[in-house]
Parts: sequence; C-alpha cells; structure tokens
Amino acid sequence: MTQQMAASSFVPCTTATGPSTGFLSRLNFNDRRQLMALGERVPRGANEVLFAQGAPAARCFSVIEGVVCLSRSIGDNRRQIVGFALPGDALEIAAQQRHEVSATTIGPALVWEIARESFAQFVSHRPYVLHAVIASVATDLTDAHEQMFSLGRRPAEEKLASFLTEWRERLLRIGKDVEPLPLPMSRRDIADYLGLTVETVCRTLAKLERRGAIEILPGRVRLIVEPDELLRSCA
Amino acid sequence: MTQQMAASSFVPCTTATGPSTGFLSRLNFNDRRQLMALGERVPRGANEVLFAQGAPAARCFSVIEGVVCLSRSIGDNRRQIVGFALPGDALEIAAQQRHEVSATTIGPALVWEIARESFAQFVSHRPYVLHAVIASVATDLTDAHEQMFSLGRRPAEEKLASFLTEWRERLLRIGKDVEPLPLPMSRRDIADYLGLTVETVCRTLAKLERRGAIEILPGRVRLIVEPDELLRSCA
DNA sequence: CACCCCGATTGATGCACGTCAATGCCGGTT
DNA sequence: AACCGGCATTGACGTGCATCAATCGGGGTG
Repeated sequence: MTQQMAASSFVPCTTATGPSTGFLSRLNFNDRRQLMALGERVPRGANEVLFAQGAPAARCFSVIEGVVCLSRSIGDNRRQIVGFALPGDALEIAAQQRHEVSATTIGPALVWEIARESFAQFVSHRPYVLHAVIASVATDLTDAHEQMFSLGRRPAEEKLASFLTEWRERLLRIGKDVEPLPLPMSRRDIADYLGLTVETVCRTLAKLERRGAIEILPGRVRLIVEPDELLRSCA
Repeated sequence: MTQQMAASSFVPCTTATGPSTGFLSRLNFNDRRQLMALGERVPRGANEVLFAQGAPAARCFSVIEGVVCLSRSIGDNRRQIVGFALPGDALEIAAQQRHEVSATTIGPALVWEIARESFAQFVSHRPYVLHAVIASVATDLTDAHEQMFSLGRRPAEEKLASFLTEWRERLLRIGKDVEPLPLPMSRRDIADYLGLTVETVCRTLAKLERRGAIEILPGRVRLIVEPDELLRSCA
C-alpha cells in the first residue's frame, strides 16, 4: 500500500506561470472527484497546441494520458523546452494573467481542462487546497533550478545521461514500463530541452552506445549500465 | 500614487524550493506589519551563508537591504546561480522539507528571518495570504523559465545584454539609481549565473564596450545605447 | 612602504559543439 | 510501386567558448 501511494504520488513537471506537479494526486479522493467533474476530458491529437505563450490563461490543465511539452520560444527558430508533462502533472494552475510558455502534445493525449473561474470557485470553498497548489509549484521550481544547472554547467554527454536517468525515474514513479525506456519525444525536442542541436544529441547518444552504456532502439533506449554508473562515467 | 504603488510592487527573484518575489509587498499594511513582528531583522556581513543546499528548511527569509545570491552546486567547482534576490524578495516561503539551493549574501545585507512554524501559524489564520505565496512562487517560476531560455539558447553576448537590461529593470522597480548601473556581484557570479566562464564574461563586456554599447566602470556599467537597442545589436 | 592576495583583464591555444551537407529510413499519399 | 516529406544519422568543417597562463590593479596587513 505504501507502494500504491507512491505510485499515485506524482512527478515533477514544469510549466508556465505555475503549472504544477502531480497536483491532482495531492488532493483527497472526494475533492479530486468533485474537481474533475467540474472540468472536461478532451482527447487531443499529436502536436496539438493546448495553449500558446502570451495568450490569456483562461483554463487550467492536467495531463491524463500522453506527454505534453512546455516550451518558450523567440522567433521561429529558437525554442527552449522547459519541461515535459506526464500523466498526473498539472499545467498553469498558478498562472497569473497570461501563459508564459506554450504547451504542445507529443503524440495523442488525453487532457483534463477546467475554466480558471471554476477552479478558483472550487478552491474558494476549500482553502486548504492552496497548499497543494503551492507544493506543486514549488516542485516545478526546484525542477527548473535543476534543469538550469544542467543547461549551464553540464557538457553534452552528461546532459544526455542525466536526462535519461531522470526521465526513467519519472516514468517509474507513475508506474510505466521503462525496460526499454520509451522516448516519445523527437530528437529535436530532446535537443531543445537540453540546449543542444539535433546532431549533437544523435552523436552523443551514439557515443554512449559505442561505449556500451546504452542501446538505441526505435523510439526507445535501453540502459545497459546502472543509472548512477551512467552519470559517473561522464565525469 | 500609481507611481507609489508601482514602486512598492516588486521584483522577480528566484529561489530555492519556493522563495518568492516581492512576497511581502503583496500583503496589506496590517498583515505585513504583524508578520514582520513575528520574525527578526538580522544584519549580515559579506559572503555569509543564509542557508545551504540540502539543509532542513527551518526558516523563511526576506531581503531588506543588499543582494543575496541563490545557487545550486555540485562538488566544489561547478556552481549554477539560479537568481539574485533584491530587497523585497522572499526566499524559501514555499520550501517543503529541505533547501534545494544555497543562499549567500553579496556584500553586507539586512535580512528578515522567521521560523517556518511561526509563518505557518500566521498563515493559518489568514488563508488568503496563500494567494500571495502562490503569485510569488509563480513569478519565480516564470523567471526561471526565462533564464533557462538564456542558458540554453543565447550566445554569450546576448546573455550579457539580457542580463544587464533585466538587472536594470529590477533595480528600477525597487527605486534604485541605475545611472550608471551598479553590479555588486563579482564577474564569477555573473559567469555562474549565465553559464559562462569568468574570462568570457570579461571579454564579452570588453567587446560591448569597444562597440560603444556600454562603458565599464569599477563596480558599475553605464549603458550607452537603449536597452532594447543593446539586445537587438546582438542578434 | 613592501608584501600579498584576490579579482579583473587579456592573450594564446585547443576542443566541444554548432553549422552545413549528404544519406538513409519510414510512413503516408497517389 | 513510385513518390514524397519529415525525422534520424553520419561526416566534414568552422567557430565560440573553455582552458591555461600571464599581467595588472587595488585593498588589507605586516
């Protein structure tokens, strides 16, 4: 049962002006059920835009199935992915006025959506829910800080190694199969997340494979050595 | 008076598992006065550690005077500064268990500190304060995302240009003199904030000066061209 | 004043990673 | 089956920034 709770407990995500990590799983059963009923479940196709940077933040979201990528862009070419949201992760629950990032599905997804006023009204009767919001955003912030460290202070090989191990951790926490590790996002997405180019991501993965640390499969990667060992081998 | 309000309104900062931006200034006069009375004002010297990454988060902080640098480190050499906190900025008000970053003063500072239980108790009588906490952390998160973009997708020159203009913006918002722009942090701090080396920071600043965009003074920089123009000249 | 230490600056050199380009692969369309 | 477009991979090449190293300057201390 500890197991059960750990599984229903969530996952770091990152989001715009305040999406949140595993927010829903921090609520008790009744609250969660009532809140979910106030929103709607929307099936989404691949590469659909849930909301765009700069648009008014009229709704809150939570991923039910699939992966949603959160990014910040300038112009058409430069894009920084600030996080990948997994099932259980909430998006924009702390947003103020406008979306500070864009959210795009990676592959088909099921997304729960609720009008911001409905959410505010729900919370107004249950102020204790605000603690869950805070915990959720705080987790997002910590994740952002960790990613800032990777972006600024890690060489390409170590970026990939830490990305793979953390992605594996997150999938494990929500009970997904990680053997071999699924990588639903494109090489470009990984590059835009790690501050690299597509080519460097490919080459670095190939290098890790030549070294015998991983095995590259279509849409997946098998970790051969222990995650810890993988990271240490980069230092 | 709009002016007045704008001045008392604060400034993005960034922090550990949930420091917050100008949190105190989001409270009404009475709440702020009562809350402040529950904590204490502590004078700090230069380079003092307010709290260290990994330590239990026993207190909340707010900068009253001076600058506090928030960083995440691995080993002795690699450090990523995730933000500089200015007067009005709160630190760790959303922290969960442990500090996820370290906080160190840059030069002498005056810091307000409060035990986490005292803060929790204060809030328990005033649930609406939680909205201020959320807004504060959400701002931190947006700032973190913006910084992730800089770290991952901007060349050195543009990193410096955006750093200077944003630093100027923040000082202006709290009513500081920015002519010429004070840079109380060391070149190493700037480097660790932007994901560069000290040498690159020096050289890039020198390049901007040769171009006539800025003038380098001891502990300060004078912006010659408009901030917008400075950024555009890097593209 | 001489000394020292630390931060800032500048130069010389090397490498990691970006850029440019070609090829292969796969799924979808006609 | 032939065609096409997008993604992945690999190679050749260039460069932005790191690394290594030396100098300079200012503040603190004997």
